[in-house]
Amino acid sequence: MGRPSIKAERTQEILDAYERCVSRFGVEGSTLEKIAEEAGLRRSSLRHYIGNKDDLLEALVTRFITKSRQSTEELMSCLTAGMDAASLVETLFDESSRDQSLALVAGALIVAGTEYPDVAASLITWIDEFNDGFAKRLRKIWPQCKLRDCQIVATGIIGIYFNVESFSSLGSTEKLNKRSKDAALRLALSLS
Amino acid sequence: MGRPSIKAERTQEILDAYERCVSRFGVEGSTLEKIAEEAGLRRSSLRHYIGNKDDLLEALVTRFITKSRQSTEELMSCLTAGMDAASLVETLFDESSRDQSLALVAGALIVAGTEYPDVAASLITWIDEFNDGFAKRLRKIWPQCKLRDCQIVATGIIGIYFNVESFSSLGSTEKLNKRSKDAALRLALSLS
DNA sequence: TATTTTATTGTCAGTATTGACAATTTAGTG
DNA sequence: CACTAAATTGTCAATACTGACAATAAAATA
Repeated sequence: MGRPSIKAERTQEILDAYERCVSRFGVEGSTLEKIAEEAGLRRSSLRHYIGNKDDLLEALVTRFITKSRQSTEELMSCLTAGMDAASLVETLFDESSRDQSLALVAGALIVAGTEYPDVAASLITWIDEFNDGFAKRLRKIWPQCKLRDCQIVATGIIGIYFNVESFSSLGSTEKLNKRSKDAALRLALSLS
Repeated sequence: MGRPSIKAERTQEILDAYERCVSRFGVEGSTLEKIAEEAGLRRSSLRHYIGNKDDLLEALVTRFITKSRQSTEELMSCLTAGMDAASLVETLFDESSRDQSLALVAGALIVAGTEYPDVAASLITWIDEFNDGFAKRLRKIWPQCKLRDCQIVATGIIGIYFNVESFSSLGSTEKLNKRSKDAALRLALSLS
C-alpha cells in the first residue's frame, strides 16, 4: 500500500552526483546546493533520502569502498593465471576500462580524512585491502614467487597507477602515462 | 620614507596558512575566513596583501611550484654519484626530512585543476619537470644506464612516493610505508 | 612636529549555505 | 473513491562568505 519507494535508486543517483562534485570541488567544496543541482533534484530531496552533509559523506565513503571492492574483484578476475607481465600491465592500465574519477575521488577523500577520522580509518583499511588483494592475485599468476615479493610489487604498481590516474585527470599526460606503464611493467617483470 | 613594508613576510605567512588550510579542507573548502583565522589575521588583511580568492590561489600555486623546485634541488644534491640504490631510497623516503604536506597539497591542487585550467597546466608542467629532473640525477648515479630507463624508474619511484605520502597523512600506515619503500628499491636496483 | 606611506581594523550589502519543518502531490491499495 | 505511504516542493530563520570600501593606527622621514 502507499506509493512505491524509489529510495534505493534515488540514493544511488544522489551519491553519483555527489561523487562527481567531489571529483570537481573536493569534499568541503561540495555544497548541498551543488550536489542537488548536479543530481537534478531539490536540496530538500537530498535531506529526504539520505540526510545532512555528514550522512551524505558517510554514505559516499561506504559506497566508494564497496564499489571499489567489486570493481577490484572484476579486474582481478581478468588477471588470469599464466598471464605474462606485459598483458597484466596492459590490462591494468587500459584507459578504456578504468574508472576515470577513482583516483580523483580517492584524493579528495584523503584530504577529507584529515578532518574526518572515520573517513581516514576507512581509507587505510581500504588501501591495505586493495594491496593485499592484488598481491594475492599476483601470487596466483607467479606461484613460484614469495608472497612478500608479490606484496611489494603490488604496492608499487598500485602507487604508480594511482599517481598517473590523478594527473591524467588534468589533461594530456602522454609522457607520464607511457613512463608509468613502463615502470609498472618493470616491477611486474621482476616477478617472472 | 613612510612606514616600512612587511608585505613580503606577511604574504608568506598568509600563503603558509593557506597551504595548511588546503591540506585540511581542499582548495574549495578553504574560505577566506578560515585562512585569515589560521594566519592570525583579519580577512581584510588578506585582501590588502594579496587580493581576492583567485589571486590567492594563483599565488599559492606559483609558490608551491617554486618551493618544490628548490627543495627538489636540495634533495637532488643529496643524491651523489656513486651512491647505491639502497641509500638512494633511504634518502628519498626519509620521514624526518620530508615535507609532510607536499602530497596532500598536490592532491588538493589536482582536484582544483578540474575547475581551474591554469592550475592544471601548471601542475602538468611541474610533474614533468620533477620527473625529468629526477631522471637526470639517476643518470648521473648510473651513467651506464640508458636515459630512457632512468626516466621510467624515476617516474615509478615518484609515483610510489606520492602515493604513500598521501596515505601516510591519514595515520599509521607502516605496512604501506615498508612495501612502498621496498618497491622503490626494487626499481632502483633494476638500474644497477 | 607635519607628512607620508603602509599596516590594521571596521563596516556593509549582497549572496550562498544550512537545518528544520510545513505543505502539497503522486501512485499505489482496498 | 477513500486511504496511505512516499515523493516532491516550498518556506524560513540563522549563519557563513565575499567583495568593496572607509577609517584608524603606526612607523618612518624631513
